[in-house]
Amino acid sequence: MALNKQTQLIDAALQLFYEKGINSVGINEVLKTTGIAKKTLYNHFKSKDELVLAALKKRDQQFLIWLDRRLEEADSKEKAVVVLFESLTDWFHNQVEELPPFRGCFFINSAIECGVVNNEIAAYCKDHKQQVRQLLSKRMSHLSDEVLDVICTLKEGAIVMAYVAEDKNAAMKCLPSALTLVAGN
Amino acid sequence: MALNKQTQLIDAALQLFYEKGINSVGINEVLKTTGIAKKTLYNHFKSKDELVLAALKKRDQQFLIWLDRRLEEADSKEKAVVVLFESLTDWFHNQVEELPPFRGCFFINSAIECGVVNNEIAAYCKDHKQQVRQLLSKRMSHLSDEVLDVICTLKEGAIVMAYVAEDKNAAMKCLPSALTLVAGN
DNA sequence: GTCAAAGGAGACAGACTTGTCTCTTTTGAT
DNA sequence: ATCAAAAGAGACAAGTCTGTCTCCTTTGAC
Repeated sequence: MALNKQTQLIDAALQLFYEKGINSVGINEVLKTTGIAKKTLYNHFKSKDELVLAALKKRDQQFLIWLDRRLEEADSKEKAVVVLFESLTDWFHNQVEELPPFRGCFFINSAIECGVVNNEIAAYCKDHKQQVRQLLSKRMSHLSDEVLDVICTLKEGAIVMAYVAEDKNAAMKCLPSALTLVAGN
Repeated sequence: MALNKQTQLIDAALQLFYEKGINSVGINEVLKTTGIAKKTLYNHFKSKDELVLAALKKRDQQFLIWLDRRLEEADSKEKAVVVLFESLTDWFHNQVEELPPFRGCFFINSAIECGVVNNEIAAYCKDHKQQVRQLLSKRMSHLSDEVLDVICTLKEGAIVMAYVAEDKNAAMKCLPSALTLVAGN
């Protein structure tokens, strides 16, 4: 039961924080949507920041599992690049069941919203990016570090373009160039 | 005198908002650093959001003028790409006098911090990205729209990598690939 | 010199925030 | 059945924020 409440809190926090931004969502809103009492929340989490970290962790797992599953079908680095940018496109267009409606990258958003004041959150966001890079590295074997860095940079850029510039096709626009780079390596 | 106060307010707001984030800086902090009274601020600006918009406008001009000056020396699209990513690298490493210490892109940050609740701010941030694209288009004539999009996406990605992932060399890592793409076009 | 406009200083209202605490009820293990 | 731990409900403290308002001083135009 205790774990159940904790899970409920994290789920609701992740959903609200991602949808509206961490600073726009108060503890009370999380409590209201879950129907859980404030005392229970502070029984499980020392502070709001700890709840934020738990939400980041949940999203971290959620995202990595989704991306890994998608990349499973790729049997070459070229195919992996295609799958990566097609997956991003599906995400931007809200065509991924496992992920809530696209509101940018939760880690970029959180780092910008909280990173200045909370170093632990900034570090976790940085770490997530590193983990995604590692996952891509695994699925794109024999790809040089240099090209992998560019692929990662294109991925981050596409997320920003999709969110800030509202260009949901940003990822697809990168695909031909990304393939050229991978092929030449 | 009136204009002078207004300029002081916008300058201080831009500096503080960019350094600490919009939501972390209250009106009172802007007033304290300038020594200007609250009544005077609300005489010039209807609300905090209007001051934010004024700060965005100032930064918009500041950034575009700086980038345009840097790109002046480029006499070909290949040279323009080199100058672009070298300029970004200088920016990331705080080697640009005209710009305050690097804290990411003020427009990405503001869109993420305020975009959900204030549509006007989100629109201005989107517009800034469009203006930078237009500037690059002017300085990289005869470059296809497709490759220009990729160059812009790399630029956004490099900013995010430099800020969130703390990789200040992100822009330089993109340069060889960017040149390959431009050359092949 | 006069007088209105602008500005300084800051109290204040009203609405938020996080986190603590009390009191009551439910639950689950023994 | 008992009894301690967990949870519900929410008051409350202490702080934050924006925006308004008052009172007083300075300044600049005529």
